[in-house]
Amino acid sequence: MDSESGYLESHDHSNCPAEVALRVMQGRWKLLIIRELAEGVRRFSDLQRSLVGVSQKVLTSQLRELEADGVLDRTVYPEVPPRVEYALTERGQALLPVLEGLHAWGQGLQSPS
Amino acid sequence: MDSESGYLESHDHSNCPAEVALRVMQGRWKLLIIRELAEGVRRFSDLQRSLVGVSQKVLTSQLRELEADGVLDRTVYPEVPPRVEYALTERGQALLPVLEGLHAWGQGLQSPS
DNA sequence: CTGAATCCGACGAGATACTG
DNA sequence: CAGTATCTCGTCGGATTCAG
Repeated sequence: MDSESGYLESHDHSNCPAEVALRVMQGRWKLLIIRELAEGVRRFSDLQRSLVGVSQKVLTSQLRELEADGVLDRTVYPEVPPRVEYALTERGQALLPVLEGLHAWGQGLQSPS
Repeated sequence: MDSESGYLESHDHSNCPAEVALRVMQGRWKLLIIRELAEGVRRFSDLQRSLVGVSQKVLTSQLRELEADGVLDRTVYPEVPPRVEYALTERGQALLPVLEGLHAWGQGLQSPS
């Protein structure tokens, strides 16, 4: 298996894992969602309060997409009133170091004169 | 707790460096452009041949955006016929390890079952 | 409280034609 | 060869309304 320099090796256009990974995080609020969940479990209303300006529809859809991508877990407690909790999965936690890398690189973008 | 992890610390919604970094790479062809340039200098026509399906307009605009973001350099040789070469900048090279991280994480997405 | 359904505007990207 | 100029279309995010 040649899995050393994976990025440069796989010359498959539409399905490069790096592109897939990018798509997972693309979305106006996904990074913020992940950052919130990195600090612990959150309820839907918690997220909506933290992510100032997000609408329910968009928050819901981005949460569903992240769930489908295995980044977070959605737990429904059948109570009244309903309670739903979101938490990062193992895979979601594995994403955090990658985001640190992005963050570090992004900082270098602003500095120069 | 820890003040070393930059990503979790900066609670600025619209300007998180990680978001900025993501935006730089977002675009249907940008990752592929970077991958091509990672292997060496390329001319416009080289890129268009490698990135099967891209139109001139889109390729041009994505190249211009990457240039504006300091990822690549554009060198025009005033000849006839015209010749333009694109190459990664230092900053662009610094992006490669980050993409490796994305690539590695992205591979974990497909494996299940 | 959580979320579905609908309508809308903005933007990215493709197709095509034209130019120095 | 390496672009620019239009046009179109699909998708995404936002606002609002309704529902379990």
